[in-house]
Amino acid sequence: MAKAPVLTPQGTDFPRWYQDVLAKAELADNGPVRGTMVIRPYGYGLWERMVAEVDARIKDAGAENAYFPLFIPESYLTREAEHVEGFSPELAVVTHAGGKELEEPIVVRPTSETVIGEFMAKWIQSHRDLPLLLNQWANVVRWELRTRLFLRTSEFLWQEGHTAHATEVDAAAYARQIHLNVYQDFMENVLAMPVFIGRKTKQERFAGAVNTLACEAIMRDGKALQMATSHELGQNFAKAFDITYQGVDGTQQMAWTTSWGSSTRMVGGLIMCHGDDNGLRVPPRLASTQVVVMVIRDDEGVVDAATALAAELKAAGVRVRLDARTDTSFGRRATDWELKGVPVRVEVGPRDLANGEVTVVRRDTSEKQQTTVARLASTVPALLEDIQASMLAEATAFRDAHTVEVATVDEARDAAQTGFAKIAWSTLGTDGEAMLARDAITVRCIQRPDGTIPETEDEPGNIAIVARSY
RNA sequence: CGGGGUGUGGCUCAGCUUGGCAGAGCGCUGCGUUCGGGACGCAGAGGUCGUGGGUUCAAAUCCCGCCACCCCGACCA
Repeated sequence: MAKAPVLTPQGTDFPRWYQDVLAKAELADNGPVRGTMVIRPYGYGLWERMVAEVDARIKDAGAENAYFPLFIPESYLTREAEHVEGFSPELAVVTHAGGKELEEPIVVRPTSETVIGEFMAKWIQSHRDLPLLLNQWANVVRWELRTRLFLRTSEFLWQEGHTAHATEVDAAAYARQIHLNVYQDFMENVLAMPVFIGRKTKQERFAGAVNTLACEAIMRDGKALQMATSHELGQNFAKAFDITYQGVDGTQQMAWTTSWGSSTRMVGGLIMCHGDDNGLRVPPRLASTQVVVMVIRDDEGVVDAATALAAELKAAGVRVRLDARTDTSFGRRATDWELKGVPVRVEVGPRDLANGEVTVVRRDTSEKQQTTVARLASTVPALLEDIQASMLAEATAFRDAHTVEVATVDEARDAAQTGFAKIAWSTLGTDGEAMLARDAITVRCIQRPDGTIPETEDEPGNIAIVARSY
């Protein structure tokens, strides 16, 4: 029964494979307006779990959620020179409303530094008001020239944090704390995606920032994806929006601000980091459905047994779903769950049941094993953790196998055809960066030899990680 | 914006060169047999062929205009 593959194999055409997964796993559709995205329930479920995990970490870091308007006066954007220069080409601007042309055009937020800056200025009077730690979950609009579902859409969902601090040191420390304790921790421990962390070069920096930190992950086609960024904004926005406070000594001081964000792009990263030729693979800690209990056929007692097992698993703290759709063939349903990447399938059929057993299949390795009905619920939680760990290990091994240390710009160019290249920043420099840019290769981040974030770009020994990217 | 391409049932596309009853696969509906890896048989539903004009006895097909989308490049979470 050699059927045509459900998906275009990754090795045949990776972008096509990605499109196929989005469609077949029912993750997203193109919206009616160019570059927009409809996120389907299963895809949105992945995002909701990301939101829950990231939000909890943000709160642990002391920030509070708030909400600022979608519409921003155009004049706000122009107050910070680099910011307006960076964003104006991709702004969506409202010029008419209520049947009339507006006196001042309204910008649909591409990011909220400006409005939030305006209100920070209002709310901050004293050093006692600092630090002010805000976050918002919102949609933003950036009129990108080329779009791809989840990776780059005209409108996307994200979280944007904005903070104000009394000192530069405090601001820098907070941006770093978010980067490590929220982003890196979430990506490695929940998404099972290893990330390189480091500083962006001046070329790659956020418009208006004095320092940008990034998390860079490798996709299965060897290209890099920026998964999140944290920015030190220095006093650029504080000056533009007059965010000042009275210090302990009674003098007026200018605040130091940060901003940091992660978006629905992470869903795309998850797909391209873990997906294989059979579909998506969702790490258990993220999965909204960790285990699906499948009724193979509606024979005597099978549905009852499966229902009882699902209830037992739920009681054991497992996010479980029962699939008793016996009007659809077993093969079809098994394929569908595989496409959706549910970490574990428990197959309940009369044959196994006669021996008091069920079949447990793990999605990451396709490995099947028999387990007794009695032991299932007690063994699944450990199995899920095992899958989580081996997915991170596999992704890390893949990244390391596709990361090479090189000594020259030419070698870096070659290596970037298949993955990441590490090259001494002192060797590459801005000249080398410009040379690589001609071949669409960019510096993803600069880090210390031990993989940590350097204090400055020019620390001796700094390594540049270069790659092609999304 | 520069270069290339495509618009035909829900999806992927064939048909266009050489005008002559609008097709295939998948999906969908019903019935039956199935059900341990995308089941099978039979019977069905579903399309103003992107759009406006022109040529013609006759246009998906030829001609002209317009629109949309896709791919490659410059921009980006």
